[in-house]
Amino acid sequence: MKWRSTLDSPRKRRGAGRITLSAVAERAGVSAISVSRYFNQPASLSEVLRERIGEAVAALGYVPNQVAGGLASARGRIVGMVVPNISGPIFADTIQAFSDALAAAGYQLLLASSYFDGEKEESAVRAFLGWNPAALVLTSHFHTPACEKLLEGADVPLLEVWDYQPSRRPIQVGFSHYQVGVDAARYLHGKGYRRIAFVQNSAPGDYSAMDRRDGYADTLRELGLEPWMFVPTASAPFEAGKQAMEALMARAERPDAIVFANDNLAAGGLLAGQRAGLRIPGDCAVLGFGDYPFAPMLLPSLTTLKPPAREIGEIAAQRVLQAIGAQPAEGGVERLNLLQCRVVERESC
Amino acid sequence: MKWRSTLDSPRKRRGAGRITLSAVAERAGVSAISVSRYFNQPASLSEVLRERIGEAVAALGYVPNQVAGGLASARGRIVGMVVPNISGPIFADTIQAFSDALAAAGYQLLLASSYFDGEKEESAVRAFLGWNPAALVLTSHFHTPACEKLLEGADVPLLEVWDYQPSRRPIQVGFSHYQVGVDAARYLHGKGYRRIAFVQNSAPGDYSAMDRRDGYADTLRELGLEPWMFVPTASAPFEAGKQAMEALMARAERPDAIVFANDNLAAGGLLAGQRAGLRIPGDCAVLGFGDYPFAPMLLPSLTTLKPPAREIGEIAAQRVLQAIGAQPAEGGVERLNLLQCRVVERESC
DNA sequence: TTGTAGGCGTTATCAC
DNA sequence: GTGATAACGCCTACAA
Repeated sequence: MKWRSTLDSPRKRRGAGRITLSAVAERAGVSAISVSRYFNQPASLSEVLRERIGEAVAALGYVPNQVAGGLASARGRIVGMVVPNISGPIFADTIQAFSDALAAAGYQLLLASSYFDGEKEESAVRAFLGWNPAALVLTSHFHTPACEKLLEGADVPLLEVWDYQPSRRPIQVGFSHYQVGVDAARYLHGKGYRRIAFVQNSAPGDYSAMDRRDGYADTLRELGLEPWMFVPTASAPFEAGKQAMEALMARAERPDAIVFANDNLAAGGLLAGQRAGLRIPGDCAVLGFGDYPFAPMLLPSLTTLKPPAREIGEIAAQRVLQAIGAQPAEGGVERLNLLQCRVVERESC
Repeated sequence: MKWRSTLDSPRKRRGAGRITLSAVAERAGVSAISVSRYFNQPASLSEVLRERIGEAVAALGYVPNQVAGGLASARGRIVGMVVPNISGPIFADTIQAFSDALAAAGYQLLLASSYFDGEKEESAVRAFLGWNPAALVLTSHFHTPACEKLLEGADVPLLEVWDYQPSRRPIQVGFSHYQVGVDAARYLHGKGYRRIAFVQNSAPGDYSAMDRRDGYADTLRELGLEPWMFVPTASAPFEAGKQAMEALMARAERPDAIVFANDNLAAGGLLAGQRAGLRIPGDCAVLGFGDYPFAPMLLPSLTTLKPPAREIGEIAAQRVLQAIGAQPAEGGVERLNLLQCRVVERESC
């Protein structure tokens, strides 16, 4: 039995005992700063040194300490992102694309969810700021006053994505939900439908869905038609969709097309229609929003408006990298990035 | 016009000019270490100091610098996690639950995706290690040799989730895919089905799906039945599922039940069956795996085996917190955590 | 192209 | 209970 605890390597309480820059430098017979340059500006080193250092790094299995580096340089290679949720179908593609683009540039993603709760967002932002992030990305423009103050004082590049409020200061990457409502109404009108209903989201706090509704309503009036709103009471979206479809089709005057605030509602509606023996789109057309993964698998498959989720993530990453100078940006960083949703035509319309 | 750039606050190039611990200390009339204790061991401070410091913190809007703290204490409040992908339906719930539990304990999640690629995983692990993470979580047990070496040398608590290899060193949180295959076969057999086919995943590298297949095959033989495998060639899972259903039902001897390697395949199969006018489950029952969000929305709704995704995330977070001492663990940290999938009965079986 | 000196903001250690 | 001092590991600034 070895007396590890007392004899060999007293194991300093601090500094985890990991291999340091100096250890590599010593082994390579160079100064510490040269090893630093090996990682940060390899071009400024002679071939000879680069090779010697490379060997030492490999032999020792050295991994640069980003924490120490971040402290010394006052800028870390971390980007924080707050989304309402990770597991839903909405933001997942954006997170994925964003994360991949960052990783490719050597930056890491710090992720947190807010569940549409300002307090949660604020505490995530506070936690992120402690890590000296290179940039912060938020998914709404509504923040608590304390959060706004934090962000203002932080001097960190800030993006707001999945939303588009050109009047706000931060870089915007998103689309207009109002325009989505307009597009939905025009699309159905163009297809010949005239009694077009809109089923709202029963979940509270979904302000974006209300923007879509407003776009729908205004456009219908413009077209000389009467907007027709239905607000389900069921809280589960799938149930709410069923409820809406049943209620609307039970009326004397039925709609000939229904816009649902999102695909979950639409799926519920579709299924209720199916079970009731309705022909869709013959008796009533159905249009969703989101292009959730199940949309093509429904019967009939769901026509829906697809938000540019992946694109948002990609462009956001680009803007972040430009804002921190990790990527060139001729003419400065584009502050307003308005993207478009597009109709994915399937069978339900 | 003010001469900001030249006169006031020359703005040091380093140290981002943020409010520091000492600034708070000065304002509160105490030493820096007391402010540090205010955040880390508030119990060791007198009521008076705590109040004074609290005021100063609020007034200055001070946010502790985790980077500096991490360097000084050699342990950061960050946990790294590598998943094959973020946007798929599989890991999202795990990430969500894991992230939430960590955040509640004051830890942050650093996330990266590997796309089932060992090299990508390795580079993510290397990047994470640079941040001195409190723990690392990986979603498979297959790592590159270099990655294994990194992990070994790192002295960081390591978990492997969504997989269960009791013989391996790291903490395991997952379930047995083989057992899933067994359960699927037994479930269908118990329902009276006797000609049970299994449709494999056409995507390469999905070793877990092969484990499920083996469990199915062994169990069928045990029951005195002949295993019956089908391997689609189409690469898109939805198409592959269609292809499998069409091919199997075109045979003289049809299966009376089909196990699909996952819900995407099953959805494709279901839809192909529908369009062909098949009664499901009358003519052929369908069983999936994954309980993807669309499973209840299909027609007929899909009976499937639901993996404990959320539970994996929760337990993983618990084990992480226990391993780093942020949460008590009587009798040490449970190294083996074997969870169960369960059948979600719907209409397709 | 390479090296030296000093500090980034915090916490561990030890003394009072 | 409170404070002074010395790291933590690296990078900026400047010099050679």
